[in-house]
Amino acid sequence: MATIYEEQAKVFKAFCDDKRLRILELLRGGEKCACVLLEQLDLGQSGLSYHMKILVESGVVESRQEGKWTHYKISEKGSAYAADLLKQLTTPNTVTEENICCKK
Amino acid sequence: MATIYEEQAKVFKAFCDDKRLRILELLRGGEKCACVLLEQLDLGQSGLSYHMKILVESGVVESRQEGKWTHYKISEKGSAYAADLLKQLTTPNTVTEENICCKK
DNA sequence: ATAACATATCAAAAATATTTGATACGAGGT
DNA sequence: ACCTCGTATCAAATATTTTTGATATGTTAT
Repeated sequence: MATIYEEQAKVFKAFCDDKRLRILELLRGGEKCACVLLEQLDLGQSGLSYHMKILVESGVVESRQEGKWTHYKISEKGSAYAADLLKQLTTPNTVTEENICCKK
Repeated sequence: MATIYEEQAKVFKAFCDDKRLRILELLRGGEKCACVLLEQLDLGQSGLSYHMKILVESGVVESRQEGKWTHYKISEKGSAYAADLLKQLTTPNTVTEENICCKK
């Protein structure tokens, strides 16, 4: 069972690796099939598949099967969710009160 | 030398680990000193220090020394930067044109 | 100056993530 | 049915990250 923290961390796995950021950059140019990504990246076929799986599992990328080809694109919904989550995670939580510590 | 992708990935390292998300949650309640974090978390002293370093290097958290204590808080500026960056990384890049591939 | 304390750093061990090559699976064409 | 192609999955090798315990550094109190 995954904690809520592990679930949330999964979303940001998409962004914490340079190879995946490079893939996202390519996808910013529009939907791409795996074969196109493969020729633009310094990655083997199974390596690409590995990273694409992480991206899809983060929700930030969605995939679409078309015959034997798999097409990937950035998910608007998933990206919006990631953006919201990031904001949430860094916004002061007014419910928890400030606690003082370490008096001199 | 770090690539631009590695630089950007560093920002999101803050969010892709469950321990660090837990720390951020505590910091949402306001600035905290390391000793307070230590008693709330399932981490040893050097382990906490390790994670705090990654958080500070991401820019999302800032630290302040006060005598022998170190206080940490979420950086508004750093958080805003991370949010902007995330948005950028997932927004269609209109300059790059769509490329067709894999005709049946 | 010495002692006590908070935190940072280091190095080794352990855990996890990534890469690589081989193989499996599903779709289309013959 | 059989072959080929694109992609996914698996297992082993490798690399990176995280944890842990020991030690170093800097600050305060005596």
